[in-house]
This record gives sequence, C-alpha cells and structure tokens, in this order.
Amino acid sequence: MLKRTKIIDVLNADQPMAEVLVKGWVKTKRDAKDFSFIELNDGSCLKNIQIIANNTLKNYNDVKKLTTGSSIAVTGALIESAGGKQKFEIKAGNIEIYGIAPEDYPLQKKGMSDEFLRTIAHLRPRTNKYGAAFRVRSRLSYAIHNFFQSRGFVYVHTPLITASDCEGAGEMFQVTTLDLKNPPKLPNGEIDYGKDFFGKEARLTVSGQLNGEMYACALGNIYTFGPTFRAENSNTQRHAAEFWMIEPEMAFADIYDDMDLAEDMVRYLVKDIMENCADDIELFAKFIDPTLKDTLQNIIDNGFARITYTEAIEIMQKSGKKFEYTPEYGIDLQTEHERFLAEEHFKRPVIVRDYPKEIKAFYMRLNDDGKTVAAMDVLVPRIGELIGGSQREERYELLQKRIVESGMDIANYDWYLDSRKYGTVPHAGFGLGFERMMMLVTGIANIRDTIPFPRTPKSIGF
RNA sequence: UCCGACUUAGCUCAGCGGUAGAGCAAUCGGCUGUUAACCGAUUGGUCGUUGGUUCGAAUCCGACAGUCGGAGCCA
Repeated sequence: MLKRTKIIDVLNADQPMAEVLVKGWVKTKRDAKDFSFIELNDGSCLKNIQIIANNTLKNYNDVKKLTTGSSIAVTGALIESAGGKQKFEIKAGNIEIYGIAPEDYPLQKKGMSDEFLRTIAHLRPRTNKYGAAFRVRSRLSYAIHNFFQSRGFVYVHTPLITASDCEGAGEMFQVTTLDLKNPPKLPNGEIDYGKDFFGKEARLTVSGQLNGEMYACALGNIYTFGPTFRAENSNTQRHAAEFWMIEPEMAFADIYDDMDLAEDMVRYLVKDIMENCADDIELFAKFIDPTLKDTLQNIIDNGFARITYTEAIEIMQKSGKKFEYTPEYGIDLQTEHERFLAEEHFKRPVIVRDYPKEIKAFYMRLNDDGKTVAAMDVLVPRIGELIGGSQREERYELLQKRIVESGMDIANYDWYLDSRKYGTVPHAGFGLGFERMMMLVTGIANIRDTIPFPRTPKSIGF
C-alpha cells in the first residue's frame, strides 16, 4: 500500500519518481480539451503541486467537476514539468475524490479582504496568507521553547483560573458555576460566593507572573507560555481578549540581565523564522509589508537602543516634534511617543527603563533614587510595546507597603509575600505578547489575523 | 469606553431624492501545456435594522447594531 507523501516533500524531490500518492485540496483547476490542470495544496507548504489529469482517467467525467476547495487523493508519476513555472508535476494515474466543494464555497481565486476572511475564520487557513501565518505561528512557538530550553529555563504551567482579583493588569473575566438568573444571596443581599465552585470569587488570569515568580525562586530560571485573558473593552489592532503570553522569570537577576534576555530572545526568534519559514516570509514581504525583510534583518544585525524613561522624555522634548500629548516627566508614554522613539528617532527597537513608580505596577523594584522603579519596556517599530518587564521588589517591607498603597487586599497576597519572607533573592522577568511577536515577524497589521479564532469585544464566533 | 468613517449581488465597489449597476466569483458553452489562464452567455440584491421627512428614500435626518481606523487600557 502506497503511503501519502506531503506535497512539500514531493516538491523538494531530487529526481522524478515512478509513483507517488498525494492528498489535498484543489486550489484551482484549468481544463484543456483532453485533460485538466489541477493545483493541489495540502498545507505542508505554500506551494501547490500541479496535477495533470488526462481524459483517459476512468472517472474523468467526475474529475472535470472538481471545484476549488474539493478534496482528492492522487496517485501518479512525478515527472519533470513541460510548463515553465514549476520543476515537477504529477501525471495522475488515479484520482480518488473525497469531497466536492459546492458552488457556494466562499474562498475565491483572488484577493479577499482580511475583514471578510475573519467572517469565515474556519476556512481562512486554507488561503495562502493564513496558511503561511499559522505555519509561522507553529514554528515561532517551537522556537520559543528552543530558546528557553537550550538555556536551561524550566517550563512552568501556571493556572488559568485565579482568585487574585487584582493582578494589576486590567479587567478580568469572572468564572462561576452559579445560576446567574437566580444566584444564592447572603442576608445583606450580596451574592454568596461561598456557594460558588471554588467557594470564593474566581477569575481568568491576566498574567502568570506572580505564580511564575514562586517557581523561579525555587528552580532558578523558568518560563511560562500559555493563554491569558483580558476583559478590557479594547478595540485596536493589537489587543485581544484571549491571547498567548510568554513570561520568563530569573532568580538572581537584575534589570540589566532582564533586558539582555529580552533582546537575545527577540533576535533569536526573528533569526529562526527568517531561516526556517523563508517561503512564508517571502509571501508576507510580497503581499503584506514590502519593508518586512529589511525590518527583520535590521533586528538581527543591530542591537537594541537602551535609554531611561527620563532620557526618553528629554529626547522627545528636544526633538522639536509636535506631540498631541506633550512629553514631560511623570506622564505615561503614549502610543505616539513609543512610535516616535522606535520608528523615527532610533529606527530600531528601543528598551526604555526606570519609569516613575506612580505609573507602574506594585511589584516592580524601587530604585535607589526613590522615584523610579526598575521597569523596562521593549518598543518596536509599528507595534509599540512588545515586551513589558521589570526587576521585582524583593524587599519584604517595601513590597508590603506598595501592595497597600496600590489599594489591594493584602490578604490575597500572603503567599506572594512569603517568597520575600523566606530566603528572598533579587529576580527579574518580563511578559512577551506572542501575537505581537507574530505581528513583528510576519508584518500582519491586525492581531485578529495572527490567532486562529480571535476573541475580541462582541466577537466570539467559531 | 471615547472620536471618526463605513454597512448596496458570494467578494470588491459605483450610484447620493424619481424605483439598482460594474468588475471579479459562480453556472453553462467554447478554446488553449495552462499558471489568480482566456473568450462568450446566463444567474444573482425586500440597498445593516428601525423610526421619521417627502407625492416618492439605497440616496436626507434620528436611534440602534455591526465592521473598520484612531485614542485609552496593555502584551
């Protein structure tokens, strides 16, 4: 019994073969008088294999009815193509039809808008662009694991359901098994969460960081890589309600170790994708972002700029550029500021560190100046914030004070404080938005097109 | 959530007060070792929903919904 060969392997063959079996979906068919050209794709690569279906096939009448999107198995000889645009083609000896795609098949043999394709998210991976995007997504995941595993980082699975109702990173989705139409009530009229599944209010996590820190303070260097949920009503090209995040955490590390790791990681990932997804990147460079390859090569070749928040403000003030929000010490960096720094001033990724403590999270380490914290953001052209990280506050009293100042319930953080109570160590980490990294390496402009079935406000189809 | 634009055939759009059009797709036929093939014909729409103005609304006004872009929040 002949086994299926993937089209990528057929196309990469050194020489013709007497008999191969390929299976896939028809991309397009062109009929001649006595035979048909069929372009077949099985998702193993961007390219199609051309099938020559002669009218001597016993089911040629059925083969002639094949439409774009139909699925078939083809057995035949791999021969050198008589046509100009491909090395090999398959002269079919037998074609088995699995399923015809009826005339209402929505994918067409022409450019379709991303907005339209989002409405058929279940079929869009069959297009060239999305097939390429999701092959890259897989490779990028693999490369992330490679990067950390090769450096001895331990992969930790942090929980998705949490009782910490304020991790300081935005609105959260509630998780409950209570009957929302008729919830149990306390005498004072409030909902009795004691009767809920976990016996208290539960939510989907917005970050695995706090849990990750606990494992870093035991195993040394760790990373997480998993889904994250934000219930923010964000309607932008770079926010999703459900997205994937990578969060490394290093014990015995400071903010400079943190920046080094972030930069090494981004450059490693870009290089890996350039080397291993060359055809797919070529497609993105051709149809999506003509500057993509220069952008990526620039990241590989040049180190990231590094400045402090204070220097960033000064650079913008001296630039003479008119900003909608005037740069002055104390404000949070706006999108226009981030893009100015990365796109216009440095023309490459830039890491900004040491932000005023007022605009950053409670767990970030207070610097000796008493005004700033050891936070760092990696800003990249076009996307803005790719990575946000910090050295963590390891001093028990200071951390406790910051939790109280932030208005959070300290009772929920006793376990977190324990890591500072028992053998505390300096440590640091960051969060990388996986889909934002996808946007960087593919040039895809909208985060909704980098994740298979995107979840955004008012949108949870499929 | 705020600001703005948009919503007409399967897709991309035109029409902007007098009763709906193009290109592509699809279907049928022809032709050709073709390359998002080509040529011809055909099919296809209660113009987002809902109220109003008007003799008459796809077209003007309001509300609502959705989509997109920008902002905020952040990854």
